[in-house]
Amino acid sequence: MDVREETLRQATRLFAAKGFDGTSLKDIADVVGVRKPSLLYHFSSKDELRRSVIDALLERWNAVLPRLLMAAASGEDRFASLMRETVRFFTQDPDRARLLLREILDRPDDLAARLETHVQPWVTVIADYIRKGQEAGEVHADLDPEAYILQVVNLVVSGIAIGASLDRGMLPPSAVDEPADRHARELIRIARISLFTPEALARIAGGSETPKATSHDGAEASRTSP
Amino acid sequence: MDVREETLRQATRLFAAKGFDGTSLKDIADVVGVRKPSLLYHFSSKDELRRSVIDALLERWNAVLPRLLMAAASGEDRFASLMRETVRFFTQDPDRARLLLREILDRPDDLAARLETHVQPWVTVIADYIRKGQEAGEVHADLDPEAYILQVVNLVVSGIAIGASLDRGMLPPSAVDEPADRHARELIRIARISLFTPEALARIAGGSETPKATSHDGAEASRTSP
DNA sequence: ACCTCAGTCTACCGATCGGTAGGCTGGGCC
DNA sequence: GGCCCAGCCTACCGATCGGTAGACTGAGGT
Repeated sequence: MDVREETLRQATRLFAAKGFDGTSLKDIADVVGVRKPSLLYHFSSKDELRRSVIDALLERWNAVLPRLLMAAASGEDRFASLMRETVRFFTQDPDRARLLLREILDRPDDLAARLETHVQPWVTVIADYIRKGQEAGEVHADLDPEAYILQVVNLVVSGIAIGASLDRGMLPPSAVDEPADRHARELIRIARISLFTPEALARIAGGSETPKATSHDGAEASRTSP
Repeated sequence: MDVREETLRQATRLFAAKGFDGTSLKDIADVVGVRKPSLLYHFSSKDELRRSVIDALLERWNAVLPRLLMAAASGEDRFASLMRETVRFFTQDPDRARLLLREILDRPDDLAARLETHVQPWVTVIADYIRKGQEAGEVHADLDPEAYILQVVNLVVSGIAIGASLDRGMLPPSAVDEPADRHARELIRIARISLFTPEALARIAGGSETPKATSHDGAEASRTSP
């Protein structure tokens, strides 16, 4: 058995369930099936284990991105496909969502830095989406794209994290694709509501569904009325 | 100085910032300005302190409800005013939002029970809103109103909690009323998106803004287009 | 046959955890 | 004045924390 790999897996589970401070190295060692010092042979400290767990998660997340960014090269529905794939990724294993939600709460700055280095394409696309929207006058101008990244991550993971921890409710983790897709569409709407100026919002929600033919939109082009 | 009261206040701050497991009794005692055993004179254990902190928060929350439920006795915009006042309550002091978000993650069942007993009117209105919507065929029938309560709480607090912990972003905690009101309107939309069937949703978002003249709607009647 | 060394173990460290025992003190009551 | 007791204190408890030292083992290389 690959102890290092198994440790990462079990630590992910336990950190997600009980939090970093609520999980002792002994807890992890017990479920891995080794003694505590063996963990510290593979990871020099508990905090390095935490960083490794987070980084491993972010790497996996990052790994699913190039494929779809290639597929959706058209550029316009990048945002939509990114959101859909992201939701799917976190719904597949809700521990991922819980883990990130805890990190956002406990160490937001550390997480932001790690996102920047490990999931850089994702961060770039989101920030670009916001910036283009600002240029088009549709997104609140005072919104800092960089700072808003964590809010978008929060938006994605919080619903999944809680829904799964209830093990009932709106997002059953059993069947992934269908609910994940629906959830992603909801999130796209929500993201807009949070981002857009009241005027732009009124055009979308109040008037006709298609808001305006700016380059920046088209997020919903693939799937408009459910 | 009222040590008990000050302890509740500081424990709320620290639990919200660092979590229950990340906060020691000594941490709390230090900022309160007493020694550790003095805390245990007022609270028989650390866990009783936690329960007291949560209960105190829920009591305060509950205290703001009767006023507005009286005011919005018409019955139709109860849901909207409830959401608005709730958002305002949590935006006033984002530690409240962070604290509840942590409780949802760590002890969902315990929190659900406490909500049921300490914020019963709120829980009732939300559950009723969902039930009426189900009777009208607008809300997904397989949604368990009881189980969904925590998701609604999560929906409200997660955005506020993270936004505030970033101390920048979409919800600056400085000026409360205006952003809180806007946020509440967004939340009402989001709640609908999560709750409603695709058909009901299409009527609202795709077609005309006023969906259908059921008794259950009117949530947005007071404030439709921003 | 011998050496090396990755990997795991037992035994232990000081610090800190939540919690307890019991003493001191000062204001209110008789 | 004498008593009582709420409220805070110092001193201490065993358990557990993250982390270290050093012995053991077994597979691979020479």
